[in-house]
Amino acid sequence: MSRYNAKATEAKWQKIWTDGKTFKTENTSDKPKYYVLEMFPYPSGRVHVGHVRNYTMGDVVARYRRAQGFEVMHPMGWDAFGMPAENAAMERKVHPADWTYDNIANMREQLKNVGLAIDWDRELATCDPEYYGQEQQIFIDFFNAGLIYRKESWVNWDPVDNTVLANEQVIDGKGWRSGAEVERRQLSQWFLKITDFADELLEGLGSLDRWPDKVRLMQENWIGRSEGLKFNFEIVDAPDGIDTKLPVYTTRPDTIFGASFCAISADHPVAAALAENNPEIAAFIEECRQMGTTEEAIEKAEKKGFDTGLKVYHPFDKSWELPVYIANFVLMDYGTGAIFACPAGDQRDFDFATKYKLPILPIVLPTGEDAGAYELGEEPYLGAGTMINSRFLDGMDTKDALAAVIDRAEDEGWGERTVNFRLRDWGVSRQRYWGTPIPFVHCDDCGVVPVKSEDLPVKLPDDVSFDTPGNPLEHHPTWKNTTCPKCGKPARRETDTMDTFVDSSWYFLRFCTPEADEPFDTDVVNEWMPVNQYIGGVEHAILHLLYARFFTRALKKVGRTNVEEPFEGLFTQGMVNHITYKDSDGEWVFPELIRKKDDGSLFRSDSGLSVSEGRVEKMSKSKRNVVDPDDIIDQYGADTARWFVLSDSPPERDLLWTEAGIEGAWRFVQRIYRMVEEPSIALAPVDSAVPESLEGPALELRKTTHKTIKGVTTDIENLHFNKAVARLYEFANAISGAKEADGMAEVLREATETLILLVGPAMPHLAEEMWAKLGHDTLVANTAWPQAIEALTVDATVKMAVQVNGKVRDTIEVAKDMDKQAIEAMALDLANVKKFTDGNTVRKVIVVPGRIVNIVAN
RNA sequence: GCCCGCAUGGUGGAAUUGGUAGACACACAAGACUUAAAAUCUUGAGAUCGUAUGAUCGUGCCGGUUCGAGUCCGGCUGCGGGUACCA
Repeated sequence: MSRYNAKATEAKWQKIWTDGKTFKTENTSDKPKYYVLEMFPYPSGRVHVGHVRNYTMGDVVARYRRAQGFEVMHPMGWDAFGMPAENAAMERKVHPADWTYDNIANMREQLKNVGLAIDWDRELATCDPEYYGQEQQIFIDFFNAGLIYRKESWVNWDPVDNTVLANEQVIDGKGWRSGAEVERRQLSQWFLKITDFADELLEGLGSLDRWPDKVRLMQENWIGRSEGLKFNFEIVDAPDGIDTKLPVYTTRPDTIFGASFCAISADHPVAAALAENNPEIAAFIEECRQMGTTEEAIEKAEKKGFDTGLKVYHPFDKSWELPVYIANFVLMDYGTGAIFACPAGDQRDFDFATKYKLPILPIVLPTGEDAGAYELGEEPYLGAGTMINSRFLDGMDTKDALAAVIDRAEDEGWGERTVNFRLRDWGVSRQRYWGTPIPFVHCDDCGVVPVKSEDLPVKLPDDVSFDTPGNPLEHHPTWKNTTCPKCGKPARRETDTMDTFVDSSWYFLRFCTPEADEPFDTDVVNEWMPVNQYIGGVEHAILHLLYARFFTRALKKVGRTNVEEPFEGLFTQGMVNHITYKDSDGEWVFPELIRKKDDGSLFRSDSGLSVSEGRVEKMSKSKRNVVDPDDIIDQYGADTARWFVLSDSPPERDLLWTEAGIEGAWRFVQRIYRMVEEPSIALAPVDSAVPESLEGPALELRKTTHKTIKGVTTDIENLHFNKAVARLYEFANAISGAKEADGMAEVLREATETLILLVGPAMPHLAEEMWAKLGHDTLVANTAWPQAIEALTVDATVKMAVQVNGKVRDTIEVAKDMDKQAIEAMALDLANVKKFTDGNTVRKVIVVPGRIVNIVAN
């Protein structure tokens, strides 16, 4: 029995595709266009199995669409700026550029071995000056359109290393290298006005019907549009230097009579003003700043407040004064940075009121409760009901009360109905080297001035040092010295670089015309965009996807495209998990070191120590539960790896990587090889026609063939690759079982060729090899997708389950169009049914044609 | 904390979207072939009781809607993703 040699065969076909420029994409093609894109990788150094999964899914779509006659664009690039390159520079004394380009070279080689149908001529890396220079041009366009501004904003500050830390670098409130308590500090930074597009970005979600509902919902909640009341509290005897008006925003104006205090953010101007003359307040504000900037850290921190001594008048009653607290849970970035609190209707306010012994007055009576007897327990009541203790609102429904308060505020002129968004403007400044330099110059006379377009790109200097913490661009002896583009006098370059999310917010446009000496050719982009199918991890559900949507709209606004939404179809794939192993010393062990003893127990091949299995977890270097795709491809070939990552797990869910699974895939590869090399009966010659009249097993196999074409096509359309795989296994089983019969030689050829074409997108090398063996001198990559003959995909009869009182008791085979009465009569007459209906009265019979009969009898 | 998911045999999962739960695969067991091993082929299997025909139970937990619930609704538990400077 001969064996399929994956390694040699795969290399052969990859060379044929490359030499023949098989996957070169033409911008000028007459064919309909289809743009498939997977989220481009960060060049970390090695390709991960998660990458293989992601790019294989995209490749199946690309090859399938190609077979359907589309001009497919399927490009690849590198999200190449970011912190790991700087960390490598600090730890291993390599230049970030060398580290990054080496990684790219390695990963490109690895990806090429996967056999992806990619047009490598379009490859780009975001750290190429040709790329980031165009990004700087876009930045200036946005600046000129008023979409960019500077403001003071908070960063994590490491007081020992004197450097800005990323959230990731803050561990339990401490700097990851220095171990110092992190504080928040303000810096002047660059912002993009994404909030100008809040409404559009929210409404645009409605048109994205090929996006997962969960992603749309997450984005909707992130944008967080709310309607509420904005009004000013009047401060009682406001001290000098403090405005008498304290603006607040609330989404629950109906709870205004349950108000028991006001709370302002520690970063609120009133707090700052009070701190000037009050060291205690200054100390409290300082304390509030002893933590990182993440929402998680702020929300999870113990709720603390400080009574400022200030009071405000209740808007409906000048004799009612509320105390004003500074509270560590009030965010300066949301609303006005000040709130009124109703402890009876909000958990956080309730906890705070309990802690500081502030009044808790119930104002909503839950539906069904008795007004006289109602008391609030140990918890606030957050639901709807009827207003109580609320003066003119008493007796109203909460919803009506909300409107009534706003109406009253507007009538009396002290407040207004206001739409508010949770979404904040996008801060893009990073105090780091390995990113796109922000193309601006600071001039003492002219202020902040954009670099002239003809002077772009503003290139990063090569000679930088990472010996001292902080921004190497800031430390560089000469780089920041320049002249003002406006007045020509000596001036200083901006040393901040851009958030790497900026780089990934338009790369899909650059792919359309990667050589353009402008960001992209507008006409070509308008032809290709939107991306028809975008595939990537769920972890990008909010930030990356929202920023890319914003960028696309902003680029339309500055006239560079007419595209509104960048991604027509979105698919979010799951992660790849692997079991963990620990040896008897408690060390994590790499899977390739695991060996099995005869009694089934595990040991590690290097030290011989016994090993136990741990939890299944996301593959990570620290847990050592990683598998290198190179090893798999070397041993089994790319097709086996591709087939395995598509099998079993639904693509949106996590995939459990197992050695047994990969072997199963490998066996299937061999099985297909045998089906062509040693078919169960001799195949009819190539190009022979299938006889029109068939019966028996030959007809059955032919029907299976066409049902499979139909099913696999639908599965791939819906990206249900695991179902397509299962269906193809069944098809292979049917083909293997073929026995000599009239017309079978022709039917078996049709079936075998169909199988090859259907597995083609998933296992392209094997498919090409088998296609050639079957006598074809064309490429599968250039062969049309098989068409199902509809008449062969339907059966004349259907099998129906017959239930008595919801339990299946028998099945019947009936003609597809049999009427309900006849089915009912047949069902009632079954012996297995009578056994359960005898002695009972048949009360009801439900017949669902083609599915089920349910007899209710008692 | 908040937002969003997910949970089905020993394992990964399927179930025409409210209609026969467990397709397909992995692992396992028995058998065939083989000097032997590998490979391959055949057969078996959710659990419990039973030799068996079969009966009962069964989709994380508690409750509800329905002739009928893995699927819909309410309440939990556990795990995962995001939380604006990881990408």
